[in-house]
Amino acid sequence: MNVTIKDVAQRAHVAPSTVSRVIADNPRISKETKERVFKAMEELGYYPNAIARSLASKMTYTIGLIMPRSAEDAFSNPFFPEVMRGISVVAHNEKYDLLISTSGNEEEEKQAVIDMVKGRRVDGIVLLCSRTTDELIPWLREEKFPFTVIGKPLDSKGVCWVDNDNIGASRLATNYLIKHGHREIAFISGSLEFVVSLDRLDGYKLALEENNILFDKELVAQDEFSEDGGYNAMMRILKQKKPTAVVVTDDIMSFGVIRAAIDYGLKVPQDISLIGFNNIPLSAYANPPLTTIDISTFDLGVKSAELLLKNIKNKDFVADHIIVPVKLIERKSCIKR
Amino acid sequence: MNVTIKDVAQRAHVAPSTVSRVIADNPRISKETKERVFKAMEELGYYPNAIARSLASKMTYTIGLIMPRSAEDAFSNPFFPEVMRGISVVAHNEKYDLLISTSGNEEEEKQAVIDMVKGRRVDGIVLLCSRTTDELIPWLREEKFPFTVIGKPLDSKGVCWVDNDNIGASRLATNYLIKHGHREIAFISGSLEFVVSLDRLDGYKLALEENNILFDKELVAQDEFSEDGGYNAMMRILKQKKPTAVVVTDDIMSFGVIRAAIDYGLKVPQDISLIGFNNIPLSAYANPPLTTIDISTFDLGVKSAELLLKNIKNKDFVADHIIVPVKLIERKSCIKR
DNA sequence: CACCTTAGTGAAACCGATTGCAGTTAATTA
DNA sequence: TAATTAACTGCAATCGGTTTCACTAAGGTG
Repeated sequence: MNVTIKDVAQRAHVAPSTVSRVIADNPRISKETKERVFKAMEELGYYPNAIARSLASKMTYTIGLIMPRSAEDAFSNPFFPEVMRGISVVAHNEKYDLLISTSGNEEEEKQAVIDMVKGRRVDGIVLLCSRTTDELIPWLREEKFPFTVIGKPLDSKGVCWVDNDNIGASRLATNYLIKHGHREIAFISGSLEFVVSLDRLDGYKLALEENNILFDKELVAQDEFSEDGGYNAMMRILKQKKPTAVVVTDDIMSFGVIRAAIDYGLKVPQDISLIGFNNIPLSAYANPPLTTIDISTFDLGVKSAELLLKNIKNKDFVADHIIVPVKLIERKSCIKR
Repeated sequence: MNVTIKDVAQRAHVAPSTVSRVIADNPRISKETKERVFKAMEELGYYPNAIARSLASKMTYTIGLIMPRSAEDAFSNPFFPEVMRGISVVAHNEKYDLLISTSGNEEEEKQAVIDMVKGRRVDGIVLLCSRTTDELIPWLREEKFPFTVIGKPLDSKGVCWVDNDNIGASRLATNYLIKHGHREIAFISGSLEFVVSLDRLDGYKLALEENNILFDKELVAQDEFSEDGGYNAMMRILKQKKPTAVVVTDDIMSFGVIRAAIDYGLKVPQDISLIGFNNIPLSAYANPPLTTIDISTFDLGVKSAELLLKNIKNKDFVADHIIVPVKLIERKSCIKR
């Protein structure tokens, strides 16, 4: 059996409660007693049982991470590791751990969250990416459980979220292409069940409007957030239209778009210009190097974690949100025409 | 206050222990009682408290993940997300969660493990990547705590590990270059404090020997597992030698190596051929597309998790190891000369 | 000198489950 | 009919801590 607080108490000739107070560095314990207890802990090789601790104190010092869909997909897009990186840096600074519950589908995802919340396994949750159909957000709000979401939810009342200005970012990207003389501009994004896709589509439309370009739905396609998704979307567009440029809301998809263009006999950027989103590490090494919108993925993670921790520590913290700035990174995938 | 097992018991007119047995689906409870209890649970919206549960049962149903160094670095190399993906798929199937404790340095890393083990927060641990100086492995073995490590440890006695045949893989890569007519072959790897670097260096030497090529230490360099690391290592080599090919034990480093070559006025693959390791998703989209050794990263994760779970379930499971096969992926970064 | 603080510590309830053992009832066996 | 057995269920201890409240002794106050 492991050494418990009682063993320490016995050896230090104090009560278990005193040992507990020593661990918590309670100022009401005298220096001498503390020393005696520490000595006993040392000698016995005592280490507090975190589980017992959280049962009594109702604090777990871990935050739950909910990935979209199957983690299987999530981990293959560098976006998610990057935001996790941000989260974990903050968590680590504040001595929090990360609990990741991976789920296969939406039903399981919901179950995972309920498990974490009702099972009292975490002190708070960050949801990566919000769907328009998300039932989780209302539920968590109802439960009054601390959580933040990355990606502005459709109904953002009373919830903490962090996101970019997606409309603005997409408008920025589209305008960049327009300023380069393009007017036949395609738009490829992930499924419209994600709020982010919706917003970026809006930004795209906005830019067109500002420049008196008619919106043409044949220039728009959605598909999965993957290389193949980008490929398929681009192919569908090319079968009906001949754009001179394309906005792709995910760098990984961009790789597929490039491949589709090549398969179609088009050269990038000579025949078709392309601007991506996310600025994943390797977009710089693509062929051609990708011009892309850097959405500060890392900061998205950092801010969401910071917001969450504020929320956890401050019971009656008001709902708040943070907009993380974007930046256009010029490389070689766009030309003037 | 939340609804507990006692509330359910009261409502169903049974003892808490009976409720507990119903949850565990104990066959000694009659069908009628079970139904009555289920009904009470339903009506009260009962949900078991996982923390209390693990305190009593000494099972947490979570496995701990130890990343090398700071997670900050780890997440930026696609290798780690990919193995996590493998781990999480297995974990999910077996209804286990993942606890990630991120650490800044070796000292913190050790502390994190102690926290998990002594704090009884996890049922087992998988260590990503083993260092030659790793104190963790002997410690865990000493504690008789279930764990597996990805990457064969220097002293593998009594530990479960999964890895590729790194010597063989590196030999394969080097021989491939030799068969293409290269004899001045450089070798770039991560720090030699990692066993994997050591092994791959051995494989490289082995291939040279088999082909009567003299080993030249000026053709060998180590650096960080990053793009910059690759760049710097390559630059150091180019300052003293003119290899016609290079083995790089990490695709991310390869990108840096390519950049260094270009900065040096060399064309890849015309002037210098290059073979990488890992076959990260984007190596196919590099310029030129990377010929690389696919080490089945995903499977590394899967197998390590499977092995760990076996270990957890089977108290007296013998130490075992699994070798995951590698495959050479031919693309465009090598030419015959 | 009686009374009130204050500092330091202990006793015991509690967090929310699990589980070994005992007890009750009904059915089966001798 | 008495004894044994099987099928359920409950009691209470336990897991390893935290925290409220009470208590003691020493020092301060009027």
